Amino acid sequence: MSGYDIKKLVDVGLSHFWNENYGQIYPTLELLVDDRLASKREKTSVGKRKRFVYSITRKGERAFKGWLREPTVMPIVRNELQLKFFLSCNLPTSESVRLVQEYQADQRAMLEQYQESAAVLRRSIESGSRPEELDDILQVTSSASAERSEQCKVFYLTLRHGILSMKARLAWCDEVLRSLEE
Amino acid sequence: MSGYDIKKLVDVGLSHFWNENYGQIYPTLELLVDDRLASKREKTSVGKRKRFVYSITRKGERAFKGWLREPTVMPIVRNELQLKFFLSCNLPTSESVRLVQEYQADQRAMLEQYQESAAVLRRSIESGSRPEELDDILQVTSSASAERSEQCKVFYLTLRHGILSMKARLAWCDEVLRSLEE
DNA sequence: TCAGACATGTAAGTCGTTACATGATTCA
DNA sequence: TGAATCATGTAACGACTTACATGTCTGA
Repeated sequence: MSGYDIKKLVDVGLSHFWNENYGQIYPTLELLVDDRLASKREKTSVGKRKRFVYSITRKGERAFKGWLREPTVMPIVRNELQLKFFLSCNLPTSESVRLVQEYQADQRAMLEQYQESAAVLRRSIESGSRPEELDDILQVTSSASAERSEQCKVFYLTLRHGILSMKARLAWCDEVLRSLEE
Repeated sequence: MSGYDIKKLVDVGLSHFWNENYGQIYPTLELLVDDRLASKREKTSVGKRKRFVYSITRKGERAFKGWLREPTVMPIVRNELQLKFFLSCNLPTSESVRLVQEYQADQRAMLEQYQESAAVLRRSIESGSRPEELDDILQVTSSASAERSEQCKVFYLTLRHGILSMKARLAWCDEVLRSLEE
């Protein structure tokens, strides 16, 4: 893929659990090339702009698999809403309620969005096809039919993580609002 | 509170949604003093070490309330496990299974821990008291009886957020493992 | 007496974001 | 023709972590 493709993949497909920006992507790709973990080549189709696509090397594949097997660090995730909620404990309860209600509204909006995407994906998994929107961003990884359906499923399953998490947060909002009402 | 107290409060009480380190705390406290948002004074009890405690000023309180009412930004939370899971889609399924099982084990261990803390807190809320462990870290914020019980409840509710989130992640693990079994 | 907790801080380095700079191509 | 998108990159800044430096007090 190219740096631009990676950015798009992350923004469109992985935005519920990852982000990247060009300031990280392009320099990192160069570092990968320096370490011979990836190779770079110009791939400019006729009538197209200049593009550089990167491919993983044999050495890169080994490193990638090594990384996959390394213990996954779960950094402490900072949740500003939780911090505000905790610190609002000496203020009038109405402040805490307002905070939670805003959080609730945000999560509801996100949940709706994700559920729509999930519905699209579920339909395409059942019909065995892959929606065009995904072709644009997933085409690069592989093209065998069995693998394509597998990718679609993994895509769907990562979305499910986001959906279940947001439902949990909404359940928390309900619990808190009930608890604060007295 | 002192810088050391703040660090302890965050480590002991807020670790499921926040972290801070001395490299941030001490310089930031100085900045707050520079801006007259907090005041610093030495408070060395007899036979105790040198300590500097910081108090919020009137100006600081205004700024704090302003911050509470500012829209809460929800930064995209990077979840390395999700990233690995997504990227494992072209490898044998056993790789994905292993990843999810490790995640599952981690979340289960954390959940158990949090549920224990929550049980302690629930008991002390019901009995109207506050456990001694919390006195150490919460004593500074206020001491009126009604407020103490309120603090305890807020503490408990932030823990509930962690518990519900982890249960959601475990539900996701179950869903994925079932889905991968075929 | 010695480990561990108390207590305050600094320096170096890494990571990540934002803004900027550049220029081609497509499509209305 | 002009806005949007494609496409690649750099520079500056800010956030965050890690390691270090220093010294006191408590309790086994």
